[in-house]
Amino acid sequence: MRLDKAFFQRDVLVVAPELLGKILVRRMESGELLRFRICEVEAYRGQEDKACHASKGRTQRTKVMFQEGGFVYVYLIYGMYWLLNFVTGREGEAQAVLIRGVEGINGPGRLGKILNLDNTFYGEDLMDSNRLWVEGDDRKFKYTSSPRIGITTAGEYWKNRPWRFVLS
DNA sequence: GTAAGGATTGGC
DNA sequence: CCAATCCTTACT
Repeated sequence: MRLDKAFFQRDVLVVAPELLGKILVRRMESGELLRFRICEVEAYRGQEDKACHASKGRTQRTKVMFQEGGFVYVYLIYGMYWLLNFVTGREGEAQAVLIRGVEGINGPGRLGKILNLDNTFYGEDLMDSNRLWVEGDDRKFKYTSSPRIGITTAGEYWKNRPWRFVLS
């Protein structure tokens, strides 16, 4: 069943690991349904997290992260790849989970390409969307934690937070 | 207006 | 190692 609003409105450090094992569903324009088991995610936690885009404050790009959990945050990185994130937490907390990998596809850039993401997904509501949502149950999966990938200018403290979660 | 750089990837 | 490629942010 589709994950509900309450699932996403908890702290990102709770939501991120619980997303592991859940099923990402994308209905393509052709009508084809793509289903992927989420196996790698990263947590970005509010304005204080220097590695989080929201650390720069509420801007045109980051404003959706300040909404309550359950919305999609996508952005173009290096002019080539659309990265998929889910907003979490309560309104004003500015948290998001980066979907870094799913079963059969490694890397957030490649995932965005396969899902055919673009700017029109910015702010998509995961509860209402007929083209992108997440399904799952209450099963718990084992996982490991490690520092986030590609954090270069956030400083040692934020670079070292073990907020990357990978299915064991 | 303009410049710097990025939560990446794949090719050399 | 490094280019691709373009949007976002900040402003020597």
